[in-house]
Amino acid sequence: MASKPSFWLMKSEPDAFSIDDLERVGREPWDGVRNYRARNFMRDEMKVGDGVLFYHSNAKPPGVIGLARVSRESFPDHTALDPDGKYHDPKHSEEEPRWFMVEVEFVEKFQSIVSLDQLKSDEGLDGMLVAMKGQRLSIQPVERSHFTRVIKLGKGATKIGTFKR
DNA sequence: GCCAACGTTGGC
DNA sequence: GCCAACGTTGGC
Repeated sequence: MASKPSFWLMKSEPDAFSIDDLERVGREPWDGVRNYRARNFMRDEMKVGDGVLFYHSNAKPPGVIGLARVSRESFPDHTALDPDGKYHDPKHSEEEPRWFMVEVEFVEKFQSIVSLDQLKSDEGLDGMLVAMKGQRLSIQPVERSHFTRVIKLGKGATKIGTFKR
C-alpha cells in the first residue's frame, strides 16, 4: 500500500522564479532556502508525489498561482558550496552538508490567482498557515482539505487523485 | 542561556 | 518605502 501524500505550500517571488518559469523548465531544484524549519520539511518530510501549492510572494496580488509536485526527495543544496554565490554558507560542505532541497515539477497554472485576500476570507480555509498573521515561513505544510479547497478556488482542473502515489 | 542588535521576509 | 514579525548572531 502506497503511503498517502502530504501537501505543502512553497513561496517564490515571481521576479526571481515564477510559475511560468517552472512551466518552461518543467522541473526545478528548490535551492537557496536558508531557514532551518523550511529545510527540515524538505530534508525529512517531503516525498515524491506530494502536492505543492505554488505561491507568489511580493506579487500584486500575492497568492497561490498554481500547482506543482515533489519530483525528487532531499539532496544537498550545492549552491551553498559556491563562495561567490549569494547562497554560500561556509559551514556547508560536501562531506557535511547543512542545507538540503527537493526538486519540484510543474503541474498546472491556475486560470486565476487565489489571492491572499481570498485565502484569508474563505471559510473553508480557517487555520491555513499562510493566511495567518506573521507567518513568513517559505515552506509550509498544508492540510488536505485546505489543499483541495484552494484548487477549487483556482478552478484548477487537477483532481486530488493526481497526487496519489 | 539570555537577550540586544541586526538582518530578512513580505504584506501593505 | 515602511514596518511588524521573526530568525540569527554574538557579547556576556
